[in-house]
Amino acid sequence: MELKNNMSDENSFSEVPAVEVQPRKRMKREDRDREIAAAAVAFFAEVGFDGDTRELARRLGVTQSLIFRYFPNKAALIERVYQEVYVGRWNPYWETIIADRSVPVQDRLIRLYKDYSRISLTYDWVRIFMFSGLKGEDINTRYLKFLRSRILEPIAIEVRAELGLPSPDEIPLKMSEVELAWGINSRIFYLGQRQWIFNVPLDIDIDSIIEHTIITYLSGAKTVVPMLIKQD
Amino acid sequence: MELKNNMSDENSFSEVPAVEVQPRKRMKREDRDREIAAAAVAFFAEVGFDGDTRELARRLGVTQSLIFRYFPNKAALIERVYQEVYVGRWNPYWETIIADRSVPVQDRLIRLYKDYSRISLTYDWVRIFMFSGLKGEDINTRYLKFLRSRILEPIAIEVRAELGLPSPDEIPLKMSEVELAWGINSRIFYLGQRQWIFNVPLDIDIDSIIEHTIITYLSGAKTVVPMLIKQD
DNA sequence: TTTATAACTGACCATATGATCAGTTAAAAT
DNA sequence: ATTTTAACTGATCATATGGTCAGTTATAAA
Repeated sequence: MELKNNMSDENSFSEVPAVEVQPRKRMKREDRDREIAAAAVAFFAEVGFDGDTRELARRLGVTQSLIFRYFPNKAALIERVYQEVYVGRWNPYWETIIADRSVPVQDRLIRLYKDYSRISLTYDWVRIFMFSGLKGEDINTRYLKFLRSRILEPIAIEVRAELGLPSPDEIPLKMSEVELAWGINSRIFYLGQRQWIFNVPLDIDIDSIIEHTIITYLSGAKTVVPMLIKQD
Repeated sequence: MELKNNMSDENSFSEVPAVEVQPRKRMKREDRDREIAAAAVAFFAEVGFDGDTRELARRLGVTQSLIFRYFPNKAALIERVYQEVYVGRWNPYWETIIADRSVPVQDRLIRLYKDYSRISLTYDWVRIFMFSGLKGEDINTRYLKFLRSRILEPIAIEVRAELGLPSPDEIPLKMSEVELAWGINSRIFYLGQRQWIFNVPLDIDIDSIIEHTIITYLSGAKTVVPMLIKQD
């Protein structure tokens, strides 16, 4: 998975799309390409990948056939959407936050997840992640494997250190320690689903929930991890 | 939301559907009705609600037009699917487990969620829940409100008692205490998504994860809840 | 101002899909 | 064995949708 760090949180709350402010009729290939991709992200996030290309074109203020002059077929357009959202929005800085032992683990984790949630708790991100998963695309599997190796396993390692337990060199990481770290992500992700899919508003602000989640995780880890590494 | 307690875990792992074992050509209305409903659950869980009725009919070994003699339109069939899966599979016993103070809270919660997961971590349940949510149906919102009042708030109350803190009569439940309990459900639900949507296998068995989740939750609650109820 | 380039459109095709209904026939009632 | 009931089928309709292509025209180069 390639890493880029552009594309902030634009169009994360798209309703009815902006139809070209400038009355420029024709755009440079590259600009139009980006415009279609961005509109596709917002559109498919809203209605799913069965959304029809005519409607997408209408939102762009353009004919349907134009879309097929920029993308050979719908599948290619969808592939592009995945690139924009998951590859394009991954921030490698997250990986470095975790390992910075000059800062207490709790602070590191809170900072990491507050920042991560700014990306992964957007309307587009959450919904497209589910649509693609349900469709059986492998982007999700790949993303989660990547997440596991870049975020979750590092977290489990730092927790070992924090608790003064043997390093992974001495006792290899247990599956169950990583599973424990999944708990953080599952919690965060669920917030996104509640907001953007199930329409159940969050009662308190996300940053507070993240803080509680991290405290709960570390507090639990303190109890559970020593037990886990003694088992075979 | 009405409560029934029938329908165990049949068809929770449906692959290619069983096409009528008995060569009985015509069925009683009631039987055929149930058969179509069950097939619809399995079918829509697999392909989503855009799945076409001809394919569903084929899996039933029946013509497409027959389906429309049992359901006035596709929307009605989908509504039936929701009934089967969410209303039909709710077990009121879960609500009584929580309140039984003759058993330690930790044991109660573990027992509750082990049983709950037998229903809500099935292929059908998880996938249909997401498909309907993404479609914007209100069944999810309603279900989660129900869950909140019947499971999560009761849990928050029992935790208060366990920690020897003031009862909700004295200090009303904080949103954040309930949010903490959401953490359990989000964790469990995510397991289902990993298995049935994202195709990321669970590294350890579900019952162990549930135990760790509950221990982590209670351990965290011990730290966090006293802080929470002091805030306004 | 004219020419060349390429961004864009409109009409069209093939297929898929929800829904309808007149008619067929298995099975129960007589 | 005959009649009656209702479960079931097959053909058909209207519309929606991905995709194509010959032709139009805005825009920049000359």
